[in-house]
Amino acid sequence: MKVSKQKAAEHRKQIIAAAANKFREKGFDGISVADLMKEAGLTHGGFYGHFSSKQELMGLASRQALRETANKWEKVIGEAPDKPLEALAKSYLSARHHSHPETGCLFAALGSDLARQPNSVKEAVMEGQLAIIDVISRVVPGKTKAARRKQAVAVLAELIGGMVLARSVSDAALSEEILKAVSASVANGVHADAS
Amino acid sequence: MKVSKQKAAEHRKQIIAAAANKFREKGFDGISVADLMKEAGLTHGGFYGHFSSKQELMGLASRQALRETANKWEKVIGEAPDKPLEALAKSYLSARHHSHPETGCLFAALGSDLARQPNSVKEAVMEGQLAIIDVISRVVPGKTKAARRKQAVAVLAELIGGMVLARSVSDAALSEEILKAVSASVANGVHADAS
DNA sequence: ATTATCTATAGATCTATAGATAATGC
DNA sequence: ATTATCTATAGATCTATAGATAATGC
Repeated sequence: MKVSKQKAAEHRKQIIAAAANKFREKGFDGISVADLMKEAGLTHGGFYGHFSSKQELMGLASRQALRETANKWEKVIGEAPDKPLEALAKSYLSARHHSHPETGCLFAALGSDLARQPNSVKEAVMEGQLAIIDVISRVVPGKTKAARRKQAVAVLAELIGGMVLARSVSDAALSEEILKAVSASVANGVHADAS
Repeated sequence: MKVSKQKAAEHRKQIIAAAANKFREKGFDGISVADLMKEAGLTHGGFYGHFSSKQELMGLASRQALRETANKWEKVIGEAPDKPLEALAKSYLSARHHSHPETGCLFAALGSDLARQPNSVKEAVMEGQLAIIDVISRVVPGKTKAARRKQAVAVLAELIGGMVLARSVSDAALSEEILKAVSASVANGVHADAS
């Protein structure tokens, strides 16, 4: 039953990948270690050879999810150099993202749960959050680096809040209205004169 | 052990009040029915005389929490008639709200969990969400009612996302930076020319 | 007689661990 | 010999229910 070191390292990555998806889909408490291992094609007991606890995996999966998001955003921005913020808002606040939390933004999928996690998880989240703010900072207006960073934080907040609001109601028309309103605000509402 | 009808109605309210607080503090999955009943000064088994399930209470507690928030916002806005948005942002993005999710905004405390709830809960949330959007609509600029409503949705999103971001990191300086940046953006960044 | 609440528990979880197994890698 | 994985389970939950109890309210 033993596998090679290389295979074991792949298994570890598979578990983290499965967790990054299933945590975003079902919540940290919505999927058990046993079911996560099943998703990764392994059995329950093997988990603790790879990680010391479920919480350790929560931190690693969160880091992984945020890295994917930062990469995706760089790509979206890079493909629309003339109107990057509009492209980002359109992509983030799309119907596709709305209905696919499992591959989407960690903050929209698990944001309010993160507040209740131990520092080990929050530190991984902070690293990813800073990287994402950096990405946005490059495409918002602003004279100084500090001003652009402030704008980037505000844009990120608006995007996340918009998706949280849209996902928290069962009325599809209202969800769509929210996504459109926030998208228009992000695309139009950012201006260089903010203090 | 039986109590009067009046006392029983009070008990019901106490359970909902305890739930509205403890759910926001610990998450829907973070507190058990037994512990909620203990908070309300009652025993576990009595719960099912008041509610058919924990999920039913989740909907009622969410409605209750959102009503409190709508009332609080009306008050904050009413006390600062010359700069209502600035007052709202300052109150919402305060250190006090940051460290007291249990009495604060449901969306910041449980927003990402709401997406995974059944329609019974989401419908209660929608009602509260619309009421809150109405409150903000009265103080944002905009020529038409529709334009003001769009602005209100964007402001609400920005506030919620700002608090989620601030609460998801363990570094106090970063949290403070986020709250200030979003607060400035809400106070300065709303303008009447949004489509 | 009715019913709000209590005690006790069934049944179904879930995390983490212990010990067995079998393939790797020195 | 080492170790990645497996099976099995301990121990601690949690939701919901059953049946007893005792005060209300017709």
